[in-house]
Amino acid sequence: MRLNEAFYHRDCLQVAPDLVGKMLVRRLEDGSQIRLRISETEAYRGEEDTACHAHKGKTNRTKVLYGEPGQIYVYLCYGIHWLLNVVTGELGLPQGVLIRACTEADGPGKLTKKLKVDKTLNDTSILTSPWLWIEDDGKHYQVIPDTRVGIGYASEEDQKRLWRFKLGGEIK
DNA sequence: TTAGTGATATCC
DNA sequence: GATATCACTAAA
Repeated sequence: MRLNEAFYHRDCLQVAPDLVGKMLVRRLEDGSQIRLRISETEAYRGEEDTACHAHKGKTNRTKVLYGEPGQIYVYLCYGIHWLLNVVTGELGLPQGVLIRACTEADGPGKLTKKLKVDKTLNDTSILTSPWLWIEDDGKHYQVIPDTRVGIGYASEEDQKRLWRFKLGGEIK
């Protein structure tokens, strides 16, 4: 079942671990579908989080994060890789969850390459998009918290936060 | 370990 | 206008 507005309309620290183990579904223009189980996410939480893109305030790039929960935020990193995020929390609060990996692709850049995600999906809704959405298939998994990576520019205390979430074993 | 790559932010 | 930066990857 496709995740609804209420799922994303919560704090990113609740949404991020909940997304681990869910099915990311991508529909291509030729009609084929790709279904991948999410195995790693990271939470980025507001202007007070120095690792979050929005911590310096609203810009043309980060304005999507301030928008409605369920919006897709895609941006280019290091000139090569598209990174896929979903906006969470209250309208007006810059929060998001980075989809870092799935069981078939172990890196945020590899994931978007496999799914053919690019900026054409930026600022579209994962709730209503015919091209990309997330489903709950009813299975439950252990979630293992860890520190975020690749954010050396953030403050020391923000780097220590356990805001990365990895897939553990299935809970039956 | 390091080169590659280009949009964005920041500084003239 | 220019340049420094960056939530990464693949090759060596």
